Amino acid sequence: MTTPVKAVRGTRDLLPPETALWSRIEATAREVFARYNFGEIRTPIFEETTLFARGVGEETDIVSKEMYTWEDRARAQSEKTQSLTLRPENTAGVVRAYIEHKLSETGQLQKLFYIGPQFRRERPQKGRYRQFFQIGAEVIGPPHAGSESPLRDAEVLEMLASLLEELGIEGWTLRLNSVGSASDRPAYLAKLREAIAPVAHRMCADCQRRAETNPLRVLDCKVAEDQEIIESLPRIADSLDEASRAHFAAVCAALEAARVPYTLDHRLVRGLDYYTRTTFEFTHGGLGAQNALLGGGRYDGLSEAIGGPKAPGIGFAIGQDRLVLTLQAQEQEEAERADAWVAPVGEAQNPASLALARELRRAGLRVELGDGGFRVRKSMEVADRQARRIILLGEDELASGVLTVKDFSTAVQTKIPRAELAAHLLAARAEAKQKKEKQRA
RNA sequence: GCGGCUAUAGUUCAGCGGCAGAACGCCUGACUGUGGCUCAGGAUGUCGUGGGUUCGAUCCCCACUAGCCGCCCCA
Repeated sequence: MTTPVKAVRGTRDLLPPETALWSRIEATAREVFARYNFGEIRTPIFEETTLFARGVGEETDIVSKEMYTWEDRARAQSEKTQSLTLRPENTAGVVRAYIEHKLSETGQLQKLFYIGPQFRRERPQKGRYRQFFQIGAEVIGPPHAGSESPLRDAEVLEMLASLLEELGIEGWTLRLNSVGSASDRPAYLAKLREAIAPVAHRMCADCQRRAETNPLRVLDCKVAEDQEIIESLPRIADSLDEASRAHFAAVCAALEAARVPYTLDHRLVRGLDYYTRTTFEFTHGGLGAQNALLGGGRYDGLSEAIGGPKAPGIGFAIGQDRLVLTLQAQEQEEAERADAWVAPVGEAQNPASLALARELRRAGLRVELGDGGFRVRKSMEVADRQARRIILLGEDELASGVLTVKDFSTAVQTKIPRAELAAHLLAARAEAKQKKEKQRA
């Protein structure tokens, strides 16, 4: 006996009715992005390994231990093998495309969004998968197009607040910080190392390790005993140079003018090397250890790091899997029922029933088709689970052209002439939709 | 990569060193063109995989795999 093949660890199948929620999220995101004048970009799901090594950072966890990387086979003896990697995030790919297609030559700000799978080889747990889905966007361009403006940062954050609101996500928190520019960050790191050194021995084992490898991460520690020490460490905000400080203040001022609530989190440190100045996360309780719904920031040096022109930018990535989890926890998504269930009464009515179903479907209705082999009782039972109403098509109906329609919510049975049926069902659907929206508001 | 918990029917789960169980769902009938309620019947399954202990293992032990939770990190 052969053992059945299963989806690999950390990947999963998405099935109806859950997929309806995924589609709704994507549709809402597209609508919102369109209002802010973003266009869609689709980049390959694998790239040369060096793109991520140079872009995301050799020393980050993502690159050093979480990438799916392989040596691509050489087809001819003269050809060299190439190291390729499934994308662990999408910003590096977008910036690569920006450079490759010389978008900087347009002189315009590029506003691009993407929706797609990403891959990281981590231990799966709630809200974390090895293939996961991100919805993200980037604003990038030459400095003279205004790409460095703090207004871009604030606009992106304001857009995210609107998107979450439109999706119906309740209780999110925007955490905001500035991690400094390429010029003032090294100074802060030195100061931080100096401050940690004498107290490191009183901190947890992880922090002692981080003090060496990545001192910024010490700020992220959640061990209770360490909190007092961490609070006493120097803050990034005090090490920012005049330009960075003014930039951050301008972002905050614009958010306040737009009434987007935020909290400053001077300990918000993100794990990708390319971030400069503004960094942010939208978090949500109820997601367990993975409380970040989305994260992002400014990356003024990324383009140059991977061989492109100076092209400052800001972007974010939304964890679509986590959005789904949050919305599912908020509301039990009701499985969508078909508008009508066409029930042939007797197998002789099967062909005519297909014709009727086609008629209704072409009118835009969601229709399920039964089988004349079912007894009417069985058709009723099945239809009640799958559709809002049943349409009986037997000898009588076929002869008279007047169909029997039974609505399951009211148990009322009516006779409707075939010519009026589609219009009648469409009207009923519009009414139901209106009622539902009213209830929501 | 590290630690903890878990794995039995389609689903949620109980169980016990000696016949494999419940609820819900599913199928059939009572009811030949009328569902939801009811009643009567029925089918569920290599008890995650492999090994060990034992007269005998779904149960005890070991390994593996997968899931969940936490750590690390991140979306």
